[in-house]
Amino acid sequence: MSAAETRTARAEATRAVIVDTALRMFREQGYEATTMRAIAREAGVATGNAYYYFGSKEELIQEFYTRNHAAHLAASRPVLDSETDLAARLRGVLRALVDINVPYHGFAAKLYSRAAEPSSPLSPFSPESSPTRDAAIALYAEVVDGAHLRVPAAVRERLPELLWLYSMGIVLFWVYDQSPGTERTYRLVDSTVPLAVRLIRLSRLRALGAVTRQVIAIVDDVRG
Amino acid sequence: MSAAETRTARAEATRAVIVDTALRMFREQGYEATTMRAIAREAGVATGNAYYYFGSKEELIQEFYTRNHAAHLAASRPVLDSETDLAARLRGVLRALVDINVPYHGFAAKLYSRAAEPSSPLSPFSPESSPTRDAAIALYAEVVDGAHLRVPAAVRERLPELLWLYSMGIVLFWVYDQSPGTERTYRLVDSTVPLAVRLIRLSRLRALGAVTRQVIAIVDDVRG
DNA sequence: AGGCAGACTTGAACATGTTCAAGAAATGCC
DNA sequence: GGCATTTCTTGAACATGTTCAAGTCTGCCT
Repeated sequence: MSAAETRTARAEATRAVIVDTALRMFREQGYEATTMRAIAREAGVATGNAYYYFGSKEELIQEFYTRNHAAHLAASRPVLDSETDLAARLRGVLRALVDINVPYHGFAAKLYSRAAEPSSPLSPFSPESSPTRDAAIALYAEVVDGAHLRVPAAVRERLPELLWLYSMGIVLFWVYDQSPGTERTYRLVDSTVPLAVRLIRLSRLRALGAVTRQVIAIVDDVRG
Repeated sequence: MSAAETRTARAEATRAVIVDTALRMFREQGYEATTMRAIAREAGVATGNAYYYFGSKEELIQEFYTRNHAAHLAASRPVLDSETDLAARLRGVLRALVDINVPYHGFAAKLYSRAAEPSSPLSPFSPESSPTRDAAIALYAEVVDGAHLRVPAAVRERLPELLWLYSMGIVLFWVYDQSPGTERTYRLVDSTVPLAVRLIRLSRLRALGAVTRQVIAIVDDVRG
């Protein structure tokens, strides 16, 4: 129904205005300094109305994650479409991840620290984050699939998830990185990617079969 | 002055009562469910009085860390005094770390997630945490020093800090570990310690000198 | 048209972390 | 002992996240 659609569209617009306002204010003034009252006021709605669309202030962050991942995906496209070397692909995707986050450094830190709580829906391991997480892992699957790489199937299978975990480590470092332009994080990416790729390639060696199997066993145990 | 001491002692006692009450209530009911008003009431002081001793609710957590480290130190003593094998020492100290934390699993998660925020004084990298951090690193220095281990000086120097970082990773995993008795974390310790020690020992090999130097360069860059 | 159901909106009310001006208690000094 | 200073102690007041009962609007049905 066009009428129903109009109606829904209106509400959808209100929702969008609230998100836009909130994320802009978070970026400009920080997470804590931005009150729900201020968000509602600037968005032109009543305080309580924001709670009709978002169960809590934290839920607004989930929205940030979603947009963030979309931006990461877009920023990764060029390198994924042009490079075939694993190191180059991985490096490009990780640098893209930092790139799109840089404008949010400082306030992103607060957001991500909220995500550190295991019981929080914002946790990257929570069921609520499952779609975003799966999408992110799929991105690293593409990193691997588009590269020329000869490794045991057991390794290849687990690689996307491992690389995603690796990217989480980079983000964790980035959160703490106070260097100008977070250049240290960029250097960390540049210096660890070759090591990681070398390590992955080593899994081909017969002599290291025992170690490889051991590592895989640990990974599987950890995944539960 | 006995009078002055009495006075100070009284205040010190009040402070202690507040901490004890707070930590007990945190353990019994969780961090969020425990209000400052409730803590003050049970401790027998006015709400505002708690703020005379602790600038914020979070500051009470710092106290938890301090006690926690003391407990870790005590729990590590036996293995440090009896074992000389690096793997055994490291394993013992890491298991001790999990041991003493286990009773607090669930509420410790909230505490540690607060610590994830870089600007927070609770962050393990913050100036405020410096004493606790240094003490913890000193513990891992003892782990290394008491073991028979032949590795390059450059590696040995950086080992305590690296092992501390490793222990932080274990704690991070533990926080997310929902297995009964957090047995998965114990398994992670048992399975990764031999790998870590093997890796450390590999640094002796001439053939890996280039890699070792590269890793050390990264570590130094990261430390800033 | 009248009115009904559901989707949306509102602003006051509530709980909790935190601050603060005022007061009480203890200490030091004569 | 009496006064000035410092060290606590108090409870009300404030800001903010969140809830909720009540109201408004929209589209649909008869």
